[in-house]
Amino acid sequence: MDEVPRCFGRYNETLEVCEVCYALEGCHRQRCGPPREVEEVVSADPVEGEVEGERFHLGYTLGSGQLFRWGRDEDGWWKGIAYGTAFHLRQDGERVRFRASARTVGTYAGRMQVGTFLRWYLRLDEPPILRVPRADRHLRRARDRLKGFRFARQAPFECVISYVLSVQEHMSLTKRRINFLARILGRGIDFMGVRYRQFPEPDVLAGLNGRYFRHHKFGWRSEPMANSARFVTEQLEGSTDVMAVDLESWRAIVDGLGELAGTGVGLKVHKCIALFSLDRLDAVPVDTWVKKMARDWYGIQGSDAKVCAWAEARGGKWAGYKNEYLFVYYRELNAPSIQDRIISFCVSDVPSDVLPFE
DNA sequence: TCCCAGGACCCCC
DNA sequence: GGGGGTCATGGG
Repeated sequence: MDEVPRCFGRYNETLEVCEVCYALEGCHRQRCGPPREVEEVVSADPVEGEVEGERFHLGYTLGSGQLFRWGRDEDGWWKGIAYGTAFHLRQDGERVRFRASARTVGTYAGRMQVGTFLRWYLRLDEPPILRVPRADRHLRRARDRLKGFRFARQAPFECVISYVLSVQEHMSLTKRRINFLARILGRGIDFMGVRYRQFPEPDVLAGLNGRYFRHHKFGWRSEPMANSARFVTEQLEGSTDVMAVDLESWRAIVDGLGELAGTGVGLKVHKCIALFSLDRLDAVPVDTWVKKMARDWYGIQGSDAKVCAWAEARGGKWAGYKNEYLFVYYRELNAPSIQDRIISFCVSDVPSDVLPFE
């Protein structure tokens, strides 16, 4: 008896899906052509240099939980990929040494030389300036313990998808899911002996439906993620160049996601995207940790919206930083795993649980 | 076995 | 408007 092929159409072994109808096993169509080439890999020689990082802490910034595609390797270097460029970073006093896979990096704010990009991406020249009342002992202590932390400027689309995936999920598992998306849909960069993967473009991710991600055990985040990718793709109107969309346009797109049901962008995810990728440093995401912290340390209880409004009104222009200090410090005192206790993690030599090229 | 994770969404009062 | 239930996966 002849073996029945599981797909008569354009079945892609890497994607594990028919690219025409998104059937997972067999689409039984015969008019499809050969598989699309997904193995687009470029190899890059490292560009080396360093930038000044005065009153800056690389570990707190990359390991605090805001970013999902960075990790500290066994050799002590922080390795990650941002705006389609692979990096190795290491702090040496007030200098940050870098190795990069490109000389220039394209962003929504234009194309930059790699050193300029790192200053912008890590806000090296933008330390927060906070006034903390003497009576607020928790915030004072948290701020003093996290000196040098900065909010990075994440790429907006990657940030949207990352935080839709983060809903009620451990950070380590969210990292693995994001790596999965990059592995099957992102372009490869061979950099210093390791294959990194760029985060997929919106239209590429939007090509797969919720059922596909259910199949790959993304759970209840499957349909919202697919819906968000589709919405962003529609808003971009076929524009595949990330530099063609400026910050104001991204803000409008994300506001649209927040107003639309089924995108997975509710109050908390919207605040995360605003804070981590849209330059809204006054935004306060309220998650389970922040809720416990607000209850234990400030006696504030109630709905997420209530806690959020309380923290934002209280924190003013720098509410995002104030909340992040408290979030990280509260987890430092309460989280069971050293991977979640970022202060302890940074002084240890333990490698990150998930690295961006896995 | 149970509880929890950087919640969103819908129903119900 | 807010309080509760439900959604689905993996780790401790």
